[in-house]
Amino acid sequence: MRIKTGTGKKGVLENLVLNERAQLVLQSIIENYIKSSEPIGSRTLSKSIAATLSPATIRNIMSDLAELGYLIQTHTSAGRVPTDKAYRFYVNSLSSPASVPEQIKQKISLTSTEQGLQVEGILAEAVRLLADLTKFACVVSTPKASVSRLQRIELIKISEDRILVILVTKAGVVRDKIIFVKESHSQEFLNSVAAFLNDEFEDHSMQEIREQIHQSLVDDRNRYHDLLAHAVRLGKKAFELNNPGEMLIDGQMNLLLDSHFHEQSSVRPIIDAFDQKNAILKILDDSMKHKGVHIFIGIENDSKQLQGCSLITASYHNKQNVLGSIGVVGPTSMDYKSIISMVDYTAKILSKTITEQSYD
Amino acid sequence: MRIKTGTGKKGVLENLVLNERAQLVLQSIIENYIKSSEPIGSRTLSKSIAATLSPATIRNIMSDLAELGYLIQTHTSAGRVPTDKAYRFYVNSLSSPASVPEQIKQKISLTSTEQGLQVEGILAEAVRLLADLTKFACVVSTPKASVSRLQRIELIKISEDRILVILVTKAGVVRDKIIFVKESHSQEFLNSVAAFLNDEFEDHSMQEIREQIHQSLVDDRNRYHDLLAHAVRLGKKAFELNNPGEMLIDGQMNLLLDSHFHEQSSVRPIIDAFDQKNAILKILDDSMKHKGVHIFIGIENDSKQLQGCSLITASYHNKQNVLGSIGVVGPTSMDYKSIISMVDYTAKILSKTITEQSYD
DNA sequence: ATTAGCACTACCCCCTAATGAGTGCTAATA
DNA sequence: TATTAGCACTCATTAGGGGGTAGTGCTAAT
Repeated sequence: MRIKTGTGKKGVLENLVLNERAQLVLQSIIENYIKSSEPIGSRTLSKSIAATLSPATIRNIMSDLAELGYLIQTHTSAGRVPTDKAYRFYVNSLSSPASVPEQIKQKISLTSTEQGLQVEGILAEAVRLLADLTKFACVVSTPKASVSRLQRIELIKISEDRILVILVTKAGVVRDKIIFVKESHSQEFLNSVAAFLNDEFEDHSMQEIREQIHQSLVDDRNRYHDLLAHAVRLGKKAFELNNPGEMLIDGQMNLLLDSHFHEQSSVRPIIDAFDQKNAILKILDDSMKHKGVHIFIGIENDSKQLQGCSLITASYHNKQNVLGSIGVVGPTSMDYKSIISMVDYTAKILSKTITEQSYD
Repeated sequence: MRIKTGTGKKGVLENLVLNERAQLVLQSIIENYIKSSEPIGSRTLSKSIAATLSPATIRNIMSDLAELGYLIQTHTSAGRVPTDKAYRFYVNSLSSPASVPEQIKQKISLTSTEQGLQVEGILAEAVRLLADLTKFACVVSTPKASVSRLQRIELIKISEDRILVILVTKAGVVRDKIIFVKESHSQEFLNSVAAFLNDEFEDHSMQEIREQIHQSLVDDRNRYHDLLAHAVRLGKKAFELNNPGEMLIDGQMNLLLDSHFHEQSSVRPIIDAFDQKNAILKILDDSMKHKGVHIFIGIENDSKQLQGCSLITASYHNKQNVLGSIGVVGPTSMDYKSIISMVDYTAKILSKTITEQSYD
C-alpha cells in the first residue's frame, strides 16, 4: 500500500479514472506480458514504452495501478502482472475487431473441395481450423434444434416397433432418431402421417411445432380422423427432446502445451469443464443473444472452473436465424487483439458457408 | 557387458530361454515398475520378491536379463527399467484376460436409461466409459460401412438439385448424406427408385451392392427401364464413398496428466497420431480380423509416432458381423493385466448392447 | 511533477558437498 | 557350484551458500 506523501500525493487516483499516461503504461504492461508471460518491471517498461519516462516515474504509476486493482505482484520484489480487471480495460479500449492479416485470411476457408458436406461437417472443419490458427482450444455449438425451421420430416418403418424419424431443417442439419411404438404401422400409413406433418409444419420452428402439438390446437380436429390422431401422437414423440444442444471441441491439447499455463494444475479445471460441457454450453448460448464478438475474462465467468481462462466467442447464422456460436478458450493472458479478429472472421466465413448450404 | 567368470558363468543365457527364477525376477521387476514407474534396483527387489534371494544374486540375474534385452538402465548407477521386449514377455505369460472385479463390472453398463440411442451414441458412451475406467485415452472405430448390411435406403428430395440419402444398416447405424443431381426428380419418382433399391439390395453388404452396381449385372436389364437406369445412376452416387471409416476418441487428456509419461515431449507424437487418425485406424482395422484382445507394445507399432505407447484393442460385433474395435492407448508401462480385462469386458458388453439394438 | 539515488528484497543460477541408491567384480561361504 | 557378503565406484538428486539481477519503496534533489 502506497502511503500518500507530499510527493505524488494524488497520482492517478484522483478521480478513479485513469489518466492518459496511466492508460498508456497499463496497456504497455499488458502487451508486454501477453508476449512474454513474465512479470513486467519498471526498467524493462521504460525502455519499451513510447513516451520517455524514467523507471521511477513508471514505478509511481504502477504503484497506483496496483492499488486500483489493475496489477498484482507475485512477490514483493517481482515485476507486476495484469489482473483480469486490467484485461477487461484492455479489450474495452480495443476498437472493433482488427482486420485479419491477408495471409491468415487465406487459410480460413471451409469446404473448399468436399461437396455435400453436412452442417456438422462444416462446423467440425471450422472448429479445427480455429484451433489450428489460435493454438488454443476451440468450441462450437451445433444449431439449436428449437430455433431451426423444419424443411422436411420423414418416417421410416424399421421394424415392427421402431420408427426412424428423419428431421431436415432449413439450415441443412439432418437429425435422425428412433422412436418406439406400441402398435405397428404400415409404411404407407407412416407416409401419410409424414405428409400431413410436412404440410402442417413446413417452415415452422421446432419450438413452434412442439407448442402447437402440445396445445390441443390440432387435437380438436383429429377426433374425427384416425390418421391425424396418430400423426399428433407420433409427432409428439418425433419432435420432443431434440438433442439437448451439443458442441464440438477441438484443440484441447493446445492448452496443455501452451506456455501461458505454467502449471498443469491450472489447466485441470478447464479440462473438467470441457468434459462436463454445460458451463461452456451456457456461455455459447448466451453469446447467441447478441451479435458480434463476446469476451469473457477469467473471473467474469460464472463457472468457477473457467475463472482461470478467457473465452472469445462469436455467433454464426444463416440468412434467417442465429444458429449457434463458435469460440476460443485460452489463457487470460492471450493475445486478445489477434484472437478476437480471428474468431470474428471465422464466424463470418462460417455463416457465409452455412448460408450457402441452407435450403432457403 | 558381463564378462563370464568362473562364477555364474552361464546364468540364464544357457539356452536363450529364461529359467524359472529369471522369469520370476523379470515379472517382479515389471510389476514393480508398473506401479512406481521408477527404475527398480536389486535391493528393493530382494525385499518385494516372493522367493528369498539376496541383492547380489538378483544383480546377477538382472545383468543377464539386461544382456538379453529385457532390461535397460537409464544411466550406469541407476536401477533397471523393462524394455518393450520385457512387456511382450509379460503379457504373453498372462493367461487369458483376468476377470474384472465385480465393483468395476457394475460400472460397465451402457444405455441403461436412454431409449432409442443410436449406435454412434452407444459407441460414444462406451469409449467415454473406458476412458474413465482406465484413465488413459480410448478409441473406438465406427462400424465399417462396407461390411454392414443394408436394412433400408431412402431418398428424399431436398431441393431441385439435392437429394438426401438415408442409409440404415442392419447394425442400426443411420448414415445420411446429400447428393447433387443435374436433373430434378419428383419425390414420387425417388420413392420408386428407393423401393427398387430396397427390393434389390436389402440384406446385402454395402461392398456387395457397390460391386453389383458397378458390374453391369444390373445395367443390362435397365436398358429397357428408364426408372432402373436412374436407380442405378442414383444408387452409384448413394453408395459410393461411404465415409472412409471414422473413430471416436475420448480421454486424450488423461495421457498428459498421467505420471507414466514423465515428459510432455513424449506425449506429443501420440497426440499428433490422434490428430491424423490413420495410424490408429489401421491398428483398429487390423484388430478386427481376429477375435479377442490384441496388444501392441511400443516398438511393435508400425507407426513411429505410436512407438512410445501401447495399445490394447478388442473387436466388437453384432450377431452376424465384426463391426469395429475399441481400444486403449496408454504408456508402455501400463497395468496390462487390469487394462486387458477391462477392454475385453467392455467390448463384450458393447457387442451385447449393439446386438440387442440390431434389426436382425 | 519528475527523477536520481539508495537501501532493501527475493528470486534465480551456479557451484559445491553430502547423500544414497545402485552397479560390477571378487572373494568367501554353504 | 551356486549364492552371498563386501567393497570400490558411479551418478542422480538434494541441500546449502554466494553472487548476480531485476525488481521494489522511499527520500531528496531537480
